[in-house]
Amino acid sequence: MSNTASNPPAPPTAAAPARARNRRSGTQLSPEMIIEASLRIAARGSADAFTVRRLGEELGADPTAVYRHFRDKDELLLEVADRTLGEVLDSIPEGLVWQDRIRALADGSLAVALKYPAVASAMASRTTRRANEFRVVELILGAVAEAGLTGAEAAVHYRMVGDSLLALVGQRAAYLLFAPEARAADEAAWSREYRSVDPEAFPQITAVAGELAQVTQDGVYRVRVEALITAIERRAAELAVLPARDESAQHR
Amino acid sequence: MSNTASNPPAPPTAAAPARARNRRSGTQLSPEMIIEASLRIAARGSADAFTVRRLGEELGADPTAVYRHFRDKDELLLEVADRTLGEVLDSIPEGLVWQDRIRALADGSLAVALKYPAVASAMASRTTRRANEFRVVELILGAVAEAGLTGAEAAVHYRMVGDSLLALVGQRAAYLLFAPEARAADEAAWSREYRSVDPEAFPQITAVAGELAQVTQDGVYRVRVEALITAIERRAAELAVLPARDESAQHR
DNA sequence: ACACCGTTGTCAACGGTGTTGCGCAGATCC
DNA sequence: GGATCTGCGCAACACCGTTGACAACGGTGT
Repeated sequence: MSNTASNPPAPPTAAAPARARNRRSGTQLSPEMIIEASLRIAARGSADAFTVRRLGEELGADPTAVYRHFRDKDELLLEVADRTLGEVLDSIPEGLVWQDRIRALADGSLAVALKYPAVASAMASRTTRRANEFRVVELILGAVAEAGLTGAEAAVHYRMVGDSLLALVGQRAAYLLFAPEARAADEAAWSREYRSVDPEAFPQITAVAGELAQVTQDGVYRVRVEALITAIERRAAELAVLPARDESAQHR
Repeated sequence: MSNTASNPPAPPTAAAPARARNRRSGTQLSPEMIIEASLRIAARGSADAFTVRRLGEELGADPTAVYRHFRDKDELLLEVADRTLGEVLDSIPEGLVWQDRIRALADGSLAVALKYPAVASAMASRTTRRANEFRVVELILGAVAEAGLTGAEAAVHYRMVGDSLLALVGQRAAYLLFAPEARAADEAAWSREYRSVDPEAFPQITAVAGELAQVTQDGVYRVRVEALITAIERRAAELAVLPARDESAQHR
């Protein structure tokens, strides 16, 4: 319990206008500075970039000073992630039809995730429960509502979109972090092994081995995003046909 | 430090099936034993269960002995993950139509992921490139082929299914690992915050706050799996209408 | 039969991680 | 001007994956 309710007299978050100054060496931190330093080192891309010690280095302060402003590293991570979510939201233009709003959200999320891979990969299975997250929820819910889903259908489809996008960009970020140099070798190995597989045991793989090797990350990304949109469209169409009794059709 | 190497004559931990070999104390490891011990501790569910030191404890041997059989922890993890993939494949019955084969794969993957959450969450953005992985690829490719997709379309849709399922079960596993006791409190907090949000700024959230709180993990899971199937069906239908020139329709 | 040698468990240790308690410098308050 | 409070540096802790040196065991060549 420190970060937000910390300094009653001083401006808590603003750019610390000139005075504010150093105490002993030249540091004097603030949550703002720490978050920005975190983003800076997360943007460096290296997998182990985001450590407390490296953060202290970037701040020119002792690493443990961070703990005067955030309870632990996880709380800092959540705050940083919420900041990046803001970046995503600001990149989404107004006036798009709901499908394009989902696409814009996906594109923006991917761009930001590839910009701060360490953050995105750590958040792939998390939820921040902070300000910008609610804006994203509102955005997705607005899209599914415009598509024609309401009530429980809207709720569960929001979760489908939110969770899927989080996982999608998390995977991309993790891949970017993984094996700085081994990645190219990895891709090559894949296509080699696909081609050298036993045709008797694996006829399907043999049949499309060439195409498998040529699939791109962006191609998969696009198909996965379109799948989310398609699923919403289809469910909305189903419910439009049978207007009453939306309790009924439940697959499986 | 002493606990494990204390009893030279007595069998340390495992059932020690009479023959059992000892060299000096009573151990003598094998890759098989190590993998099984890994699965045992991964099944315990705790997030930090799968460490080399705990593995040594489970084996009744020095932790570093593992390195005589696996290059590093990652290689062991891959081997263990491939083993669990085998469990999934064995749970899929024969003679299902392609949609049900996808569903069976998803259900089996989820069940195994929740059984060994530490493994599943670590593999959410990985690929094993081992025997059972090829069997899964073959299975998914068979399904999309039966759906009517061929060539590059089959390849990219395989990746959609494979990557999405991996991410999906990885998220569920990570959630299971997360915050053993804080999870219930987390859910409660969510529904509370949804209901107490500003209705002006977040009308969509306000409208479905009640339903949002009632969404279940299994509900989301089902919708996400059905979305994959729907996407394949729709793409196959599109291509059936315009048989030639499958280069054309590319969204966005 | 015996010396050799590769295999493999043990031990100590290294460098890395997140985190905590202690002490003190500087700013703030009365 | 003294008391108090805030926040940083420092040392240290527990844990992590991993490595190198050593020793005991098993099999093998002569």
